Amino acid sequence: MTKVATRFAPSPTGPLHIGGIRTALFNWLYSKNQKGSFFLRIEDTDKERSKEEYKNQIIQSLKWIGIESDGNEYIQSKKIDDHIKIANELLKNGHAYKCYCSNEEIEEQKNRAKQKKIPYIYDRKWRDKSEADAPQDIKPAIRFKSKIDGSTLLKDLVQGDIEIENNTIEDFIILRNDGSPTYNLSASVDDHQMNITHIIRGDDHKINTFKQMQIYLAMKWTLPSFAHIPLIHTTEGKKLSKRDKASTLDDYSKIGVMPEALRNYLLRLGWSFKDKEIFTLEESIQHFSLEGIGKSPSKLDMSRILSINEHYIKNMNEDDLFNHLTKYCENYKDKIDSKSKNIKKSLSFLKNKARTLEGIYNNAQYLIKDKIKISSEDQKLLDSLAKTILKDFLKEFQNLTNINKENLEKIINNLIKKNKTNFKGVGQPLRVALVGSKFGPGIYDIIISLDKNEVIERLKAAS
RNA sequence: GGUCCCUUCGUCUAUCGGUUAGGACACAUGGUUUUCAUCCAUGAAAGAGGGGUUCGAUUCCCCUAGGGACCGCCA
Repeated sequence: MTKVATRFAPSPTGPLHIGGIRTALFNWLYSKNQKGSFFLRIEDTDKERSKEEYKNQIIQSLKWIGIESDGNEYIQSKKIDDHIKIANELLKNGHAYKCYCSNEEIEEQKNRAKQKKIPYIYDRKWRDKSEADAPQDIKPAIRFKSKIDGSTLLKDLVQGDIEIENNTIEDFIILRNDGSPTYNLSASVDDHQMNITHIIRGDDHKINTFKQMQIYLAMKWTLPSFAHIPLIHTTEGKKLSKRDKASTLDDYSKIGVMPEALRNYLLRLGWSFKDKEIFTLEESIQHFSLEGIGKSPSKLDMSRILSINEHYIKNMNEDDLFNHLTKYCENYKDKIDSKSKNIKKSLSFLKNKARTLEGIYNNAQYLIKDKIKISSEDQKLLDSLAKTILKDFLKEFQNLTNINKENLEKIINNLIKKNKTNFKGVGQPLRVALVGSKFGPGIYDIIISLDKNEVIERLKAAS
Protein backbone atom coordinates (compact mmCIF):
# COMPACT_ATOMS: atom_id res chain seq x y z
CA MET A 1 0.00 0.00 0.00
CA THR A 2 1.28 3.44 -0.84
CA LYS A 3 2.10 5.79 1.95
CA VAL A 4 -0.57 8.36 2.66
CA ALA A 5 0.33 11.91 1.73
CA THR A 6 -1.88 14.91 2.33
CA ARG A 7 -1.35 18.56 1.70
CA PHE A 8 -2.69 21.94 2.60
CA ALA A 9 -2.47 24.45 -0.22
CA PRO A 10 -3.33 28.01 0.78
CA SER A 11 -2.68 31.04 -1.35
CA PRO A 12 -0.68 33.68 0.51
CA THR A 13 -3.08 36.53 -0.17
CA GLY A 14 -3.98 37.25 3.44
CA PRO A 15 -3.91 35.79 6.90
CA LEU A 16 -5.32 32.31 7.20
CA HIS A 17 -8.83 32.18 8.54
CA ILE A 18 -9.79 29.49 10.95
CA GLY A 19 -11.64 27.52 8.31
CA GLY A 20 -8.32 27.15 6.55
CA ILE A 21 -6.65 26.21 9.76
CA ARG A 22 -9.22 23.51 10.34
CA THR A 23 -8.66 22.16 6.83
CA ALA A 24 -4.94 22.10 7.53
CA LEU A 25 -5.58 20.41 10.84
CA PHE A 26 -7.72 17.68 9.28
CA ASN A 27 -5.14 17.03 6.60
CA TRP A 28 -2.35 16.92 9.11
CA LEU A 29 -4.29 14.72 11.51
CA TYR A 30 -5.26 12.29 8.81
CA SER A 31 -1.72 11.93 7.57
CA LYS A 32 -0.42 11.38 11.10
CA ASN A 33 -3.17 8.92 11.88
CA GLN A 34 -2.20 6.99 8.77
CA LYS A 35 1.52 7.28 9.53
CA GLY A 36 1.90 9.28 6.37
CA SER A 37 3.21 12.69 5.44
CA PHE A 38 1.73 16.15 5.40
CA PHE A 39 2.91 18.84 3.03
CA LEU A 40 2.36 22.54 2.77
CA ARG A 41 2.05 24.01 -0.68
CA ILE A 42 2.04 27.75 -1.15
CA GLU A 43 -0.08 28.63 -4.15
CA ASP A 44 1.49 31.94 -4.95
CA THR A 45 0.81 32.15 -8.65
CA ASP A 46 -1.45 35.16 -8.30
CA LYS A 47 1.40 37.65 -8.48
CA GLU A 48 -0.84 40.62 -7.79
CA ARG A 49 -2.12 39.46 -4.44
CA SER A 50 0.46 37.03 -3.12
CA LYS A 51 2.81 38.35 -0.50
CA GLU A 52 5.86 36.87 1.17
CA GLU A 53 4.74 38.17 4.56
CA TYR A 54 1.48 36.25 4.28
CA LYS A 55 3.37 33.12 3.46
CA ASN A 56 5.39 33.49 6.64
CA GLN A 57 2.29 34.35 8.59
CA ILE A 58 0.60 31.18 7.37
CA ILE A 59 3.54 29.05 8.38
CA GLN A 60 3.62 30.75 11.77
CA SER A 61 -0.10 30.27 12.28
CA LEU A 62 0.12 26.59 11.55
CA LYS A 63 3.09 26.24 13.84
CA TRP A 64 1.27 28.08 16.59
CA ILE A 65 -1.51 25.54 16.57
CA GLY A 66 0.91 22.65 16.37
CA ILE A 67 1.09 21.81 12.68
CA GLU A 68 4.35 21.50 10.81
CA SER A 69 4.85 20.14 7.36
CA ASP A 70 7.07 17.23 6.54
CA GLY A 71 9.83 18.74 4.51
CA ASN A 72 10.05 22.22 3.13
CA GLU A 73 7.04 23.98 1.84
CA TYR A 74 6.41 23.53 -1.85
CA ILE A 75 6.31 26.81 -3.71
CA GLN A 76 3.94 26.60 -6.62
CA SER A 77 5.36 29.51 -8.59
CA LYS A 78 8.63 27.62 -8.92
CA LYS A 79 6.90 24.83 -10.78
CA ILE A 80 5.21 26.84 -13.48
CA ASP A 81 7.38 25.35 -16.20
CA ASP A 82 6.14 21.89 -15.30
CA HIS A 83 2.57 23.07 -15.50
CA ILE A 84 3.12 24.57 -18.94
CA LYS A 85 4.76 21.38 -20.08
CA ILE A 86 1.71 19.37 -19.13
CA ALA A 87 -0.56 21.87 -20.85
CA ASN A 88 1.38 21.39 -24.05
CA GLU A 89 1.23 17.65 -23.66
CA LEU A 90 -2.50 17.85 -23.25
CA LEU A 91 -2.63 19.99 -26.36
CA LYS A 92 -0.55 17.51 -28.30
CA ASN A 93 -2.57 14.46 -27.43
CA GLY A 94 -5.84 16.15 -28.17
CA HIS A 95 -7.13 16.79 -24.67
CA ALA A 96 -6.86 20.52 -25.04
CA TYR A 97 -7.22 23.14 -27.73
CA LYS A 98 -6.44 26.73 -28.52
CA CYS A 99 -9.27 29.16 -28.02
CA TYR A 100 -9.07 32.33 -30.05
CA CYS A 101 -12.07 34.06 -28.55
CA SER A 102 -11.47 37.65 -27.60
CA ASN A 103 -12.39 38.99 -24.20
CA GLU A 104 -15.21 40.89 -25.85
CA GLU A 105 -16.59 37.75 -27.37
CA ILE A 106 -16.59 35.99 -24.02
CA GLU A 107 -18.23 38.97 -22.36
CA GLU A 108 -20.90 38.92 -24.98
CA GLN A 109 -21.56 35.25 -24.41
CA LYS A 110 -21.90 35.87 -20.71
CA ASN A 111 -24.29 38.74 -21.21
CA ARG A 112 -26.39 36.76 -23.59
CA ALA A 113 -26.61 33.96 -21.05
CA LYS A 114 -27.62 36.40 -18.37
CA GLN A 115 -30.37 37.87 -20.53
CA LYS A 116 -31.78 34.50 -21.41
CA LYS A 117 -31.39 33.50 -17.77
CA ILE A 118 -29.51 30.39 -18.71
CA PRO A 119 -26.25 29.39 -17.05
CA TYR A 120 -23.16 30.64 -18.81
CA ILE A 121 -20.91 27.99 -20.14
CA TYR A 122 -18.26 28.57 -22.79
CA ASP A 123 -19.76 27.59 -26.12
CA ARG A 124 -16.76 25.45 -27.15
CA LYS A 125 -16.45 27.51 -30.31
CA TRP A 126 -12.85 26.57 -31.01
CA ARG A 127 -13.08 23.01 -29.79
CA ASP A 128 -13.30 21.60 -33.27
CA LYS A 129 -12.35 24.58 -35.40
CA SER A 130 -9.35 24.43 -37.61
CA GLU A 131 -6.26 26.38 -36.72
CA ALA A 132 -6.40 27.78 -40.20
CA ASP A 133 -9.37 29.90 -39.20
CA ALA A 134 -7.47 31.48 -36.35
CA PRO A 135 -7.36 35.25 -36.32
CA GLN A 136 -3.82 36.59 -36.52
CA ASP A 137 -4.22 39.35 -33.95
CA ILE A 138 -5.38 37.26 -31.03
CA LYS A 139 -3.17 35.24 -28.74
CA PRO A 140 -5.01 32.05 -27.85
CA ALA A 141 -5.73 30.64 -24.43
CA ILE A 142 -5.56 26.89 -23.99
CA ARG A 143 -8.74 25.18 -22.92
CA PHE A 144 -9.13 21.68 -21.63
CA LYS A 145 -11.37 19.52 -23.79
CA SER A 146 -13.90 18.47 -21.22
CA LYS A 147 -16.01 15.40 -21.68
CA ILE A 148 -19.41 16.09 -23.17
CA ASP A 149 -21.08 12.71 -22.93
CA GLY A 150 -21.76 10.60 -19.92
CA SER A 151 -21.26 11.41 -16.31
CA THR A 152 -18.52 11.28 -13.74
CA LEU A 153 -18.74 9.67 -10.34
CA LEU A 154 -16.78 11.04 -7.44
CA LYS A 155 -16.42 8.66 -4.55
CA ASP A 156 -16.03 11.29 -1.89
CA LEU A 157 -14.68 10.01 1.39
CA VAL A 158 -16.84 12.40 3.39
CA GLN A 159 -19.85 13.11 1.22
CA GLY A 160 -20.31 9.73 -0.37
CA ASP A 161 -20.98 9.20 -4.07
CA ILE A 162 -21.56 12.31 -6.13
CA GLU A 163 -22.38 11.98 -9.79
CA ILE A 164 -22.68 14.81 -12.26
CA GLU A 165 -23.26 15.09 -15.98
CA ASN A 166 -20.05 15.78 -17.80
CA ASN A 167 -21.60 18.42 -20.01
CA THR A 168 -22.10 20.70 -17.03
CA ILE A 169 -18.32 21.04 -16.81
CA GLU A 170 -17.16 23.62 -19.28
CA ASP A 171 -13.99 23.62 -21.34
CA PHE A 172 -11.99 25.45 -18.71
CA ILE A 173 -8.86 27.38 -19.45
CA ILE A 174 -5.62 25.74 -18.39
CA LEU A 175 -3.21 28.24 -19.95
CA ARG A 176 -4.01 31.94 -20.17
CA ASN A 177 -3.26 33.83 -23.35
CA ASP A 178 -0.17 35.21 -21.62
CA GLY A 179 1.04 31.63 -21.29
CA SER A 180 0.55 31.28 -17.54
CA PRO A 181 -1.16 28.23 -16.07
CA THR A 182 -4.44 28.47 -14.18
CA TYR A 183 -5.37 26.97 -10.86
CA ASN A 184 -6.91 23.69 -11.90
CA LEU A 185 -3.95 22.78 -14.07
CA SER A 186 -1.32 23.80 -11.53
CA ALA A 187 -3.06 22.12 -8.64
CA SER A 188 -3.46 18.84 -10.51
CA VAL A 189 0.12 18.76 -11.73
CA ASP A 190 1.44 19.64 -8.28
CA ASP A 191 -0.72 17.12 -6.49
CA HIS A 192 0.42 14.46 -8.90
CA GLN A 193 4.08 15.36 -8.67
CA MET A 194 3.89 15.52 -4.89
CA ASN A 195 2.32 12.06 -4.85
CA ILE A 196 -0.63 13.29 -2.86
CA THR A 197 -2.89 10.37 -2.06
CA HIS A 198 -5.70 12.16 -0.24
CA ILE A 199 -6.99 15.58 -1.06
CA ILE A 200 -8.95 16.92 1.87
CA ARG A 201 -10.33 20.37 1.23
CA GLY A 202 -13.40 22.56 1.61
CA ASP A 203 -16.71 21.79 0.01
CA ASP A 204 -16.29 24.85 -2.18
CA HIS A 205 -13.75 22.94 -4.27
CA LYS A 206 -16.11 20.22 -5.39
CA ILE A 207 -16.51 21.46 -8.95
CA ASN A 208 -12.75 21.91 -9.24
CA THR A 209 -12.39 18.29 -8.29
CA PHE A 210 -14.37 17.19 -11.32
CA LYS A 211 -12.15 19.32 -13.53
CA GLN A 212 -9.00 18.06 -11.93
CA MET A 213 -10.15 14.47 -12.17
CA GLN A 214 -10.41 14.90 -15.93
CA ILE A 215 -6.85 16.18 -16.12
CA TYR A 216 -5.67 13.18 -14.15
CA LEU A 217 -7.59 10.88 -16.44
CA ALA A 218 -6.29 12.54 -19.59
CA MET A 219 -2.73 12.23 -18.32
CA LYS A 220 -3.36 8.64 -17.21
CA TRP A 221 -2.25 9.46 -13.69
CA THR A 222 -3.45 7.53 -10.68
CA LEU A 223 -6.34 9.36 -9.16
CA PRO A 224 -6.02 10.43 -5.52
CA SER A 225 -8.88 10.09 -3.06
CA PHE A 226 -10.97 13.14 -2.36
CA ALA A 227 -12.71 14.29 0.79
CA HIS A 228 -14.74 17.47 0.77
CA ILE A 229 -15.33 18.78 4.23
CA PRO A 230 -18.28 21.02 4.99
CA LEU A 231 -17.51 24.68 5.37
CA ILE A 232 -17.55 26.67 8.55
CA HIS A 233 -20.37 29.16 8.58
CA THR A 234 -20.76 32.46 10.33
CA THR A 235 -23.61 32.89 12.77
CA GLU A 236 -25.53 34.26 9.80
CA GLY A 237 -25.08 30.93 8.07
CA LYS A 238 -22.75 32.08 5.31
CA LYS A 239 -19.37 30.78 4.28
CA LEU A 240 -16.68 32.15 6.54
CA SER A 241 -14.25 34.46 4.83
CA LYS A 242 -11.21 36.49 5.74
CA ARG A 243 -13.34 39.57 5.93
CA ASP A 244 -15.49 38.24 8.74
CA LYS A 245 -14.67 39.47 12.17
CA ALA A 246 -13.18 36.97 14.58
CA SER A 247 -12.08 34.82 11.70
CA THR A 248 -8.31 34.93 11.79
CA LEU A 249 -6.11 33.22 14.26
CA ASP A 250 -4.90 36.50 15.68
CA ASP A 251 -8.46 37.42 16.60
CA TYR A 252 -8.38 34.54 19.04
CA SER A 253 -4.82 34.64 20.26
CA LYS A 254 -5.09 38.33 21.08
CA ILE A 255 -7.89 37.71 23.56
CA GLY A 256 -5.88 34.96 25.19
CA VAL A 257 -7.19 31.80 23.57
CA MET A 258 -4.49 29.18 23.72
CA PRO A 259 -3.43 27.05 20.76
CA GLU A 260 -4.35 23.79 22.48
CA ALA A 261 -7.86 25.06 23.06
CA LEU A 262 -8.42 26.38 19.58
CA ARG A 263 -7.01 23.20 18.13
CA ASN A 264 -9.40 21.17 20.26
CA TYR A 265 -12.32 23.36 19.31
CA LEU A 266 -11.61 23.20 15.60
CA LEU A 267 -11.16 19.46 15.81
CA ARG A 268 -14.62 18.99 17.27
CA LEU A 269 -16.22 21.41 14.84
CA GLY A 270 -17.57 19.08 12.21
CA TRP A 271 -15.82 16.02 13.55
CA SER A 272 -16.60 13.79 16.48
CA PHE A 273 -15.52 10.65 18.21
CA LYS A 274 -18.28 9.26 20.40
CA ASP A 275 -19.03 11.64 23.25
CA LYS A 276 -15.47 12.72 23.75
CA GLU A 277 -14.95 16.47 23.95
CA ILE A 278 -11.38 16.99 25.10
CA PHE A 279 -8.55 15.56 23.06
CA THR A 280 -4.86 15.82 23.67
CA LEU A 281 -2.83 16.13 20.51
CA GLU A 282 -1.90 12.46 20.73
CA GLU A 283 -5.49 11.41 21.24
CA SER A 284 -6.65 13.43 18.28
CA ILE A 285 -4.09 11.73 16.05
CA GLN A 286 -5.09 8.37 17.42
CA HIS A 287 -8.83 8.80 16.94
CA PHE A 288 -9.03 10.96 13.85
CA SER A 289 -10.82 9.51 10.87
CA LEU A 290 -12.55 10.77 7.78
CA GLU A 291 -15.67 8.80 8.74
CA GLY A 292 -16.01 10.97 11.82
CA ILE A 293 -16.49 14.10 9.75
CA GLY A 294 -20.07 15.29 9.50
CA LYS A 295 -21.74 16.34 6.28
CA SER A 296 -23.39 19.57 7.28
CA PRO A 297 -21.70 22.91 7.77
CA SER A 298 -21.22 24.15 11.28
CA LYS A 299 -21.39 27.54 12.88
CA LEU A 300 -18.73 29.18 14.93
CA ASP A 301 -19.59 29.43 18.62
CA MET A 302 -17.50 31.84 20.63
CA SER A 303 -18.76 30.71 24.02
CA ARG A 304 -17.72 27.19 23.18
CA ILE A 305 -14.24 28.31 22.26
CA LEU A 306 -14.00 30.21 25.52
CA SER A 307 -15.27 27.30 27.49
CA ILE A 308 -12.73 24.90 26.02
CA ASN A 309 -10.07 27.48 26.64
CA GLU A 310 -11.22 27.70 30.24
CA HIS A 311 -10.92 23.97 30.53
CA TYR A 312 -7.34 24.08 29.33
CA ILE A 313 -6.51 26.94 31.66
CA LYS A 314 -7.80 25.02 34.65
CA ASN A 315 -6.29 21.67 33.73
CA MET A 316 -2.96 22.60 32.25
CA ASN A 317 0.07 22.30 34.47
CA GLU A 318 1.03 25.65 35.90
CA ASP A 319 4.46 25.86 34.33
CA ASP A 320 2.98 25.53 30.87
CA LEU A 321 0.21 27.93 31.70
CA PHE A 322 2.73 30.44 32.96
CA ASN A 323 4.74 30.12 29.75
CA HIS A 324 1.62 30.79 27.75
CA LEU A 325 0.83 33.77 29.89
CA THR A 326 4.25 35.39 29.62
CA LYS A 327 4.30 34.90 25.88
CA TYR A 328 0.81 36.31 25.64
CA CYS A 329 1.66 39.38 27.70
CA GLU A 330 4.78 39.94 25.67
CA ASN A 331 2.83 39.84 22.43
CA TYR A 332 -0.28 41.73 23.38
CA LYS A 333 0.22 43.48 26.73
CA ASP A 334 3.31 44.50 28.68
CA LYS A 335 6.09 42.23 29.71
CA ILE A 336 5.52 40.84 33.18
CA ASP A 337 9.07 39.80 33.97
CA SER A 338 9.49 41.89 37.08
CA LYS A 339 6.35 40.58 38.67
CA SER A 340 6.55 37.10 37.30
CA LYS A 341 7.46 35.41 40.56
CA ASN A 342 4.36 36.63 42.36
CA ILE A 343 2.17 35.90 39.39
CA LYS A 344 3.49 32.42 38.94
CA LYS A 345 2.81 31.40 42.49
CA SER A 346 -0.65 32.95 42.29
CA LEU A 347 -1.69 31.08 39.19
CA SER A 348 -3.31 28.39 41.30
CA PHE A 349 -6.10 30.76 42.26
CA LEU A 350 -5.93 33.29 39.43
CA LYS A 351 -6.74 30.62 36.88
CA ASN A 352 -9.99 29.73 38.62
CA LYS A 353 -11.40 33.09 37.75
CA ALA A 354 -10.43 33.29 34.10
CA ARG A 355 -11.53 31.89 30.80
CA THR A 356 -8.68 33.39 28.83
CA LEU A 357 -5.09 34.46 29.28
CA GLU A 358 -6.35 38.00 29.06
CA GLY A 359 -8.65 37.18 31.95
CA ILE A 360 -5.72 36.01 34.04
CA TYR A 361 -3.82 39.12 33.06
CA ASN A 362 -6.72 41.30 34.12
CA ASN A 363 -7.17 39.47 37.40
CA ALA A 364 -3.48 39.84 38.11
CA GLN A 365 -3.51 43.61 37.68
CA TYR A 366 -3.15 44.16 41.41
CA LEU A 367 0.07 42.16 41.21
CA ILE A 368 1.33 43.69 38.01
CA LYS A 369 0.75 47.36 38.70
CA ASP A 370 2.72 49.12 41.41
CA LYS A 371 -0.11 51.49 42.20
CA ILE A 372 -3.72 50.47 42.29
CA LYS A 373 -6.64 52.66 41.40
CA ILE A 374 -9.79 52.65 43.47
CA SER A 375 -12.90 53.73 41.65
CA SER A 376 -15.06 56.36 43.25
CA GLU A 377 -17.79 53.79 43.59
CA ASP A 378 -15.56 51.44 45.56
CA GLN A 379 -14.07 54.32 47.50
CA LYS A 380 -17.47 54.75 49.14
CA LEU A 381 -17.03 51.37 50.76
CA LEU A 382 -14.09 52.75 52.69
CA ASP A 383 -16.08 54.64 55.30
CA SER A 384 -14.68 55.64 58.68
CA LEU A 385 -15.37 52.27 60.25
CA ALA A 386 -13.69 50.50 57.36
CA LYS A 387 -10.69 52.75 57.69
CA THR A 388 -10.25 52.04 61.37
CA ILE A 389 -10.49 48.36 60.62
CA LEU A 390 -7.76 48.76 58.02
CA LYS A 391 -5.60 50.64 60.50
CA ASP A 392 -6.10 47.97 63.14
CA PHE A 393 -5.30 45.29 60.62
CA LEU A 394 -2.17 47.10 59.53
CA LYS A 395 -0.93 47.35 63.09
CA GLU A 396 -1.18 43.61 63.60
CA PHE A 397 0.04 42.78 60.13
CA GLN A 398 3.23 44.77 60.44
CA ASN A 399 4.28 42.67 63.40
CA LEU A 400 3.64 39.44 61.57
CA THR A 401 6.83 37.57 60.78
CA ASN A 402 5.21 34.61 59.20
CA ILE A 403 2.51 35.52 56.70
CA ASN A 404 0.27 32.54 56.25
CA LYS A 405 -3.41 31.79 56.29
CA GLU A 406 -3.55 30.72 59.92
CA ASN A 407 -1.98 33.90 61.21
CA LEU A 408 -4.05 36.13 58.99
CA GLU A 409 -7.17 34.29 60.03
CA LYS A 410 -6.42 35.06 63.65
CA ILE A 411 -6.08 38.77 62.99
CA ILE A 412 -9.23 38.93 60.94
CA ASN A 413 -11.29 36.94 63.41
CA ASN A 414 -10.22 39.27 66.18
CA LEU A 415 -11.24 42.27 64.12
CA ILE A 416 -14.62 40.71 63.39
CA LYS A 417 -15.22 40.20 67.08
CA LYS A 418 -13.95 43.60 68.09
CA ASN A 419 -16.07 45.49 65.59
CA LYS A 420 -19.11 43.28 65.95
CA THR A 421 -19.18 42.65 62.23
CA ASN A 422 -18.91 39.66 59.91
CA PHE A 423 -16.21 38.47 57.54
CA LYS A 424 -17.48 40.73 54.83
CA GLY A 425 -17.13 43.75 57.10
CA VAL A 426 -13.40 43.15 57.29
CA GLY A 427 -12.77 41.39 54.03
CA GLN A 428 -14.37 43.90 51.74
CA PRO A 429 -12.39 46.96 52.89
CA LEU A 430 -9.22 44.89 52.72
CA ARG A 431 -9.96 43.78 49.20
CA VAL A 432 -10.77 47.30 48.06
CA ALA A 433 -7.59 48.62 49.66
CA LEU A 434 -5.35 45.97 48.20
CA VAL A 435 -6.94 45.25 44.81
CA GLY A 436 -8.87 48.42 44.16
CA SER A 437 -12.13 46.63 43.65
CA LYS A 438 -14.69 44.77 45.68
CA PHE A 439 -14.24 41.90 43.24
CA GLY A 440 -11.13 39.83 43.32
CA PRO A 441 -9.41 36.76 44.68
CA GLY A 442 -9.86 35.54 48.25
CA ILE A 443 -8.47 37.83 50.92
CA TYR A 444 -5.86 35.37 52.11
CA ASP A 445 -4.70 34.72 48.57
CA ILE A 446 -4.38 38.42 47.92
CA ILE A 447 -2.34 39.17 50.99
CA ILE A 448 -0.07 36.18 50.65
CA SER A 449 0.54 36.84 46.98
CA LEU A 450 1.68 40.41 47.52
CA ASP A 451 5.00 41.41 49.01
CA LYS A 452 4.67 42.44 52.64
CA ASN A 453 5.76 46.02 52.12
CA GLU A 454 3.33 46.37 49.25
CA VAL A 455 0.47 45.32 51.49
CA ILE A 456 1.58 47.86 54.05
CA GLU A 457 1.86 50.64 51.45
CA ARG A 458 -1.60 50.01 50.07
CA LEU A 459 -3.23 49.78 53.47
CA LYS A 460 -1.63 53.05 54.49
CA ALA A 461 -2.78 54.71 51.29
CA ALA A 462 -6.35 53.56 51.76
CA SER A 463 -6.85 54.18 55.44
C1' G B 1 -31.36 30.67 -13.10
C1' G B 2 -28.20 25.88 -13.71
C1' U B 3 -25.31 21.98 -11.15
C1' C B 4 -24.21 19.86 -6.55
C1' C B 5 -24.53 19.39 -1.21
C1' C B 6 -26.87 19.74 3.59
C1' U B 7 -31.22 19.41 7.51
C1' U B 8 -31.34 15.76 15.58
C1' C B 9 -32.09 20.67 21.63
C1' G B 10 -30.17 28.04 20.59
C1' U B 11 -24.91 25.92 19.24
C1' C B 12 -21.33 21.55 18.46
C1' U B 13 -22.76 16.69 18.19
C1' A B 14 -24.06 10.87 19.69
C1' U B 15 -27.43 7.31 17.56
C1' C B 16 -25.03 3.24 12.14
C1' G B 17 -34.10 -0.01 12.22
C1' G B 18 -36.28 -1.27 18.36
C1' U B 19 -33.11 4.18 23.31
C1' U B 20 -37.41 7.39 28.74
C1' A B 21 -33.33 10.24 21.60
C1' G B 22 -27.39 10.62 25.09
C1' G B 23 -23.30 14.22 25.98
C1' A B 24 -20.97 19.12 25.83
C1' C B 25 -21.44 24.61 25.56
C1' A B 26 -24.91 28.34 26.47
C1' C B 27 -29.42 29.19 29.53
C1' A B 28 -32.57 28.70 34.23
C1' U B 29 -32.98 27.23 39.41
C1' G B 30 -30.82 25.63 43.95
C1' G B 31 -26.45 24.48 47.08
C1' U B 32 -21.19 25.43 48.72
C1' U B 33 -18.46 30.18 49.39
C1' U B 34 -15.70 36.49 52.54
C1' U B 35 -16.93 39.39 47.00
C1' C B 36 -16.65 38.03 41.73
C1' A B 37 -15.80 33.45 40.11
C1' U B 38 -14.91 28.25 40.63
C1' C B 39 -17.22 23.82 42.11
C1' C B 40 -21.65 20.59 42.83
C1' A B 41 -26.81 19.33 41.95
C1' U B 42 -31.27 19.90 39.26
C1' G B 43 -34.17 21.67 35.16
C1' A B 44 -35.96 23.39 30.42
C1' A B 45 -34.57 22.31 25.41
C1' A B 46 -34.32 18.52 19.26
C1' G B 47 -35.29 14.40 14.86
C1' A B 48 -38.15 20.71 8.97
C1' G B 49 -43.03 18.89 6.66
C1' G B 50 -45.50 15.05 3.81
C1' G B 51 -45.56 10.34 1.65
C1' G B 52 -43.76 5.41 1.27
C1' U B 53 -40.63 0.52 2.73
C1' U B 54 -41.02 -2.27 7.40
C1' C B 55 -43.92 -5.82 12.75
C1' G B 56 -41.23 -1.20 13.93
C1' A B 57 -38.41 4.46 11.58
C1' U B 58 -34.41 10.02 13.74
C1' U B 59 -32.03 6.03 11.10
C1' C B 60 -33.62 3.38 4.26
C1' C B 61 -36.32 5.60 -0.39
C1' C B 62 -39.22 9.64 -2.77
C1' C B 63 -41.40 14.54 -2.82
C1' U B 64 -41.81 19.44 -0.71
C1' A B 65 -39.76 23.33 2.15
C1' G B 66 -35.56 25.77 4.12
C1' G B 67 -30.29 26.60 4.13
C1' G B 68 -25.52 26.43 1.67
C1' A B 69 -21.52 25.97 -2.14
C1' C B 70 -20.02 26.62 -7.07
C1' C B 71 -21.00 28.85 -11.80
C1' G B 72 -13.39 33.84 -13.36
C1' C B 73 -7.95 34.01 -18.57
C1' C B 74 -8.62 34.18 -8.65
C1' A B 75 -6.78 30.33 -5.88
